[in-house]
Amino acid sequence: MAHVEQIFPERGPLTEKERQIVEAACKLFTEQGYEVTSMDKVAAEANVSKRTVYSYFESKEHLFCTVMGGMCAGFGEPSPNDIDFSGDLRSVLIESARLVVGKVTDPDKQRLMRTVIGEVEQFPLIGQTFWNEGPGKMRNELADYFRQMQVQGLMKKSDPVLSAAQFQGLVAGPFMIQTMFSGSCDWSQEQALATIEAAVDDFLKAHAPD
Amino acid sequence: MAHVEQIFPERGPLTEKERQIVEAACKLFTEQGYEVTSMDKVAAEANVSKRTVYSYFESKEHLFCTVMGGMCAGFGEPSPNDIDFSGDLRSVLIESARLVVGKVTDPDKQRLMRTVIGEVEQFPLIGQTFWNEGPGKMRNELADYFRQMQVQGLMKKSDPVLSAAQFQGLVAGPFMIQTMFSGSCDWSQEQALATIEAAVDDFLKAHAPD
DNA sequence: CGGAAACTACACCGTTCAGTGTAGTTGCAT
DNA sequence: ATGCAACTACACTGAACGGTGTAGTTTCCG
Repeated sequence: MAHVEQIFPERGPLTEKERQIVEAACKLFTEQGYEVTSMDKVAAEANVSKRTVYSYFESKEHLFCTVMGGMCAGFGEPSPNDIDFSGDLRSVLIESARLVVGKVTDPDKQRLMRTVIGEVEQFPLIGQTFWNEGPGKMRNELADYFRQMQVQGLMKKSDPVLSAAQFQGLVAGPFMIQTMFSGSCDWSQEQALATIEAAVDDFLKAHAPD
Repeated sequence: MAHVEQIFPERGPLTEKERQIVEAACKLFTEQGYEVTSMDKVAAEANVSKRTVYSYFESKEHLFCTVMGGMCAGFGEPSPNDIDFSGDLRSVLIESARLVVGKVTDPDKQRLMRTVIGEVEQFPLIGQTFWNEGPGKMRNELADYFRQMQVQGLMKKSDPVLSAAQFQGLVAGPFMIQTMFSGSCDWSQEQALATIEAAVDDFLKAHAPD
């Protein structure tokens, strides 16, 4: 939300007005969902006339898809690509886990996820985009990494995609399952980070080479 | 959806009309969410006049809360209480995991979860109910069980609630994260069940007593 | 049969909303 | 200064929706 323009690189540099609209739409759509957010509210929140909104986006649906698509793509950042994969297995896993937990415990990203999930039935493409750019991408990259580790004999043989999925579940699940439903989580950021090491060590123990 | 009356035990035996309304509301609310579902649609789907709907439920909000509350309570069934906890650790875990995966891969329950998550911001109580009657309840029951196992020296010492949360994440996460966003999951029911044993064995290896 | 309760059909009210039409204003480039 | 494009303010349309009012019909029980 803070860095709208870098979320929409394909649109080139945004007009000031355009930026205001996108920013307002991000805020309202993630806070209230598609239906409850009206175009008048967007215009008001953006300090812009409704006509201007419609001069940049031809319909509410277009605005929603554009904005959500951009945020979904932005959800992947920072991605595992930005992780230093050259370290030893354990520190790579810790770093990956921190990335995941950081996202899952971020209230803004939680709101984004809730809106995406709630609108999946009406806007399946947005859900797909989110998955592809976010958790799905990371799952694939982790799986690639695990495959290498297995070849090098640093992890026991197993389906690397399944292992990656389980790693994600093990690390994110405890927080995500709860926060998605009960609004906010009991666990503080510090507690969350503290549990990461336990999770990583459990994972390592289970996947140690024979 | 198929067994509406056993989901609303507190309302006593339902009128035929009432059953039709509740059934229609369950279907539409889970398929389309709160806003998109209109009271006219509910009445039509229930083959009942709109006036009759309002003679049983005083407002759309009441109907939604009643129906969703009932379904959330129903989500907990069958609960871990129905599990045979007398078996050995591994078979208890397998049975629990089957329970979890069965729910997470059920399209009807997926739709319910999506609606609950999507409406959490507007109806926090429903989210709370879902958590308390569903995953939260199971987490507590698993934690109690793990506590016992630790006392008996069958599992290594650790925070039992965290372990329960990780077990849930490890087992449900791989499917849930994907299906929530991308609509349906690549994994077949058989694949899902096959992965359960791997997950349980990983968990057991990580939590083996020292 | 008779009468009350449940139910229907349908018109109706007030509001909200997506989207348009328009006349007028601002700001900027030549 | 002139002209043009972006922008605003605001009224407006047509449709949908939540909810109500009412007159008439069905159902069922004594």
